[in-house]
Amino acid sequence: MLECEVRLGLVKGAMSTRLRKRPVQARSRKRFEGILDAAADQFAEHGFDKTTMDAIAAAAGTSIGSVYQYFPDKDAVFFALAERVLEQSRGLFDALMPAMEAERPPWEALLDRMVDGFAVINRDPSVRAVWRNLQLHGEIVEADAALHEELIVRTTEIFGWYAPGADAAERRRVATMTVDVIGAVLFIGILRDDERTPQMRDELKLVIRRYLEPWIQAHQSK
Amino acid sequence: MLECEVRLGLVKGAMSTRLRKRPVQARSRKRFEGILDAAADQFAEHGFDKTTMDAIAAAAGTSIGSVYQYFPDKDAVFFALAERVLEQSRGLFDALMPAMEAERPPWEALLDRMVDGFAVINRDPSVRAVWRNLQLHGEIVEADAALHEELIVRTTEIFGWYAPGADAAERRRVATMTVDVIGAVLFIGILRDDERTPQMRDELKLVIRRYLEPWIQAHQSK
Amino acid sequence: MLECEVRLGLVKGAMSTRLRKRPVQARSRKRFEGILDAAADQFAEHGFDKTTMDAIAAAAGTSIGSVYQYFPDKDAVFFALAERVLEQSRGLFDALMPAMEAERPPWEALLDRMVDGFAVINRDPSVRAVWRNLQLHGEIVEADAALHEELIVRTTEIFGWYAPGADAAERRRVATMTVDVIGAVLFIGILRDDERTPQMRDELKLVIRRYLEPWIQAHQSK
Amino acid sequence: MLECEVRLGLVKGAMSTRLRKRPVQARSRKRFEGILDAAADQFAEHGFDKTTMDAIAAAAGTSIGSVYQYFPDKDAVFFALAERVLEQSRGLFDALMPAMEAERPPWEALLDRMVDGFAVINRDPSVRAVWRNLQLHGEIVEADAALHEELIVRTTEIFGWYAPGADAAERRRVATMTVDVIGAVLFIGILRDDERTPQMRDELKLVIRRYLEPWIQAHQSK
DNA sequence: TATGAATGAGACTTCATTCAT
DNA sequence: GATGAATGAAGTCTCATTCAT
Repeated sequence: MLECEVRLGLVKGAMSTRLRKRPVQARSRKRFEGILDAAADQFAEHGFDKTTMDAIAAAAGTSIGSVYQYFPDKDAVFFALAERVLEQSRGLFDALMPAMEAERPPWEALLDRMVDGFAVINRDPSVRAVWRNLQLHGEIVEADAALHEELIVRTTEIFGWYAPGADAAERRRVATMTVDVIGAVLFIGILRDDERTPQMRDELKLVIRRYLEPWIQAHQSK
Repeated sequence: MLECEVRLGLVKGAMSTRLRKRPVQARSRKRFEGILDAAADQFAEHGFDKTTMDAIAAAAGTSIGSVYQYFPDKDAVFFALAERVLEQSRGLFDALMPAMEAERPPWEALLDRMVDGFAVINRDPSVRAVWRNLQLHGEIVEADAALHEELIVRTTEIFGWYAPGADAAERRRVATMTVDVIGAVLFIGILRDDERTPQMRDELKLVIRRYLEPWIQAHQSK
Repeated sequence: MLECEVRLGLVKGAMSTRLRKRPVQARSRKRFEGILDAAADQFAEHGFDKTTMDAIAAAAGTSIGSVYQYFPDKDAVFFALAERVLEQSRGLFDALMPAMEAERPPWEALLDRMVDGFAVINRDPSVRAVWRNLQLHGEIVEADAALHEELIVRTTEIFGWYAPGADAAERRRVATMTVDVIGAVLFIGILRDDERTPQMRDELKLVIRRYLEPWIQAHQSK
Repeated sequence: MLECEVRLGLVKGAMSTRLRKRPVQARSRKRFEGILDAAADQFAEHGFDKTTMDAIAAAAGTSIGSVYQYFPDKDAVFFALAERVLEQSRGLFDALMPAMEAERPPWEALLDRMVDGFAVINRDPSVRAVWRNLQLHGEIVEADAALHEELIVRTTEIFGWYAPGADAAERRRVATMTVDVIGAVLFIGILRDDERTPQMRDELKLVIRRYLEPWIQAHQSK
């Protein structure tokens, strides 16, 4: 896990370097975020390549020159957006998951929370914008992979509380599948603008419960 | 299901119209397919927008003029590719799934086959090319949605054989979740170029089995 | 001198690499030269940076796209122009200067020819265009330095015929000064669009004669 | 010569008008000169067009806004620099050349001084900056031509002291060639960043002496 | 029918200049 | 007066598409 953080740090650093300047004053911070929001809308709707810098500037209610004051090029806009999204996702996960075994809720509740949390975050236009254009940007794919790994590691750790009898490799395998099923099904929902997704959320929770229940039962004691 | 076919037909028609001419002679058929294969490679690797018509022609070993002999514009190349892919997917599903209740295998075997089938098709570069660039093309998203719907309908029908006691709405809900979980997890694998996917395939089968087992048990008789 | 040729070869090679494609057919050769001529006019009149690619294309009676068919970027246009000019200059010098001692004319006649030759070449708009914008392009400055060196070496060699008694270092020093005086005075004429230059040409010949006469007298026999 | 001054005056006036305000206080005078020095470095190194106003401000250790306090636009910076350089050159020539026949040194010494003087001034970055970017600015070319004319007139006058027997036209012709040879050879040195120039200076003096000697001999008495 | 040169609209990006703080 | 963020005109370059050979 330490290794993950280091890797994440590196990637994050790489992305931040792509900014011409980081806004500090409230005023410029606001403009910066405004550009990012505008870009998110455009990327989500038209895709990265079809979105023009002029369109971003116009949507942000500013001038093309101002966009370039913060971002050295178009990629940098997407990188910054991705950085924000990834940070949010990480933050959400941190908020949802208990940090110590002491606080642990029933495992069913925890996983329901996880599903709900991912579902919520997926409604954010920035998230849609990033996920829909991810594969075009190698570095962000890496950052995403790092986050993915981090989620798996955290989940593996948490599963240790509920299934202490399972060995590490097995815990990791089950955690990976859990994270992937939840992530993938909700992600597909994004791509499809799937309005049924909310109604399917309970069914997804059911899938996860049925998958985990016998395994947790079998390994709940050491 | 009739309705689906109609919708598919329409969409399919729309796509086919996009061809300048449909190759009939063996020679020209071959060239046509060659262009499509070359385009698939380029789209999969660089994405739709970053792929140039010149690159497609060069990769196909032909000239830009010849590409335009078959395709009126760049979108048409992708549409034709998507059409081919969607047709293949449909064909695969048809080949895997029994058409009549008489032939039905044990449900576990059937679902394993479904997972394996999807996994196989996902390795085709054309499939990767299409899925990775899908969201940029509204019409194809529609065609994909139609195929998705078709798969759900067929699966719903098949689940009727194994769980005749469940009502239609419930069967559809379970079928949708089944198709989505399988499709989504494998699709994520494509996006991530995930080499772990093969090893995770058994785990995915397990997820599906545990999800369906109690339900099929509960409704296996009318 | 061998070393010089090698150096020249390298530099020349480097410049040629800057072309996207080298025209071979008569038709495209003509277009290529037309672009170069148009560029020469623009560069000579407005300078390299103030000349736009659109202006070059327009002046050449072609489209911006066609210019980019031959030249990957604006620098490449100037490089090609410089290559042509340098080649011409070298060719002129070769044509003017006897290759073997056997043919040698009186030294005064030879130097008059050199002055006249340089004066003629300096009237070519391409030459003006290149000289006036030279310092902006490091690589061409190098190529020019190589040509300069070549001229000095050749002149040093020729001076050996007329002043065999002088040692090599002295011959080189005198040759350098001769080449520099002729080159510099005529070059200044270019920069100043100096119409008086033609009338000053005889005076320049006189400068050179008076400079060389006593030296050749002193060393004309071994 | 009167005419020259008038022309120079006009041109000088034109250039001065280009300043937004002429600095008077010591503090602001210093800032003004600092900007000019910084601009000289940038122009000399990157050329006029490739030098940005931001780079000038940064190199001068001030802000872009402050630069515009003194100069209405980028050209004005170059004009002011050129004005300073031309004024310095004129001043140097004045300092080197005797004003009255009474003080005249031997002609050889005078011309040596002239060569050395030009060589010294050419090492100033401001001078390099101006000469290397001269041809881009019509008005300054005019100012330079005026200075050139002034040098010729002064030299013609001085040659009258040493060759009183020559008629005016001839004196002017010889003076022009002398000024041009010295100026041109040293100027070429600037363009080429020619480190050999110092060593060639004596040879240049020799060229001039041999050119002038027979002529002065022939006309030294009326 | 095959080829690939020609075209030009349009995207990205820079930078001179202005102006609010 | 000093600062530097904001603006947008204008330049470079790409690439989908056409068309002459």
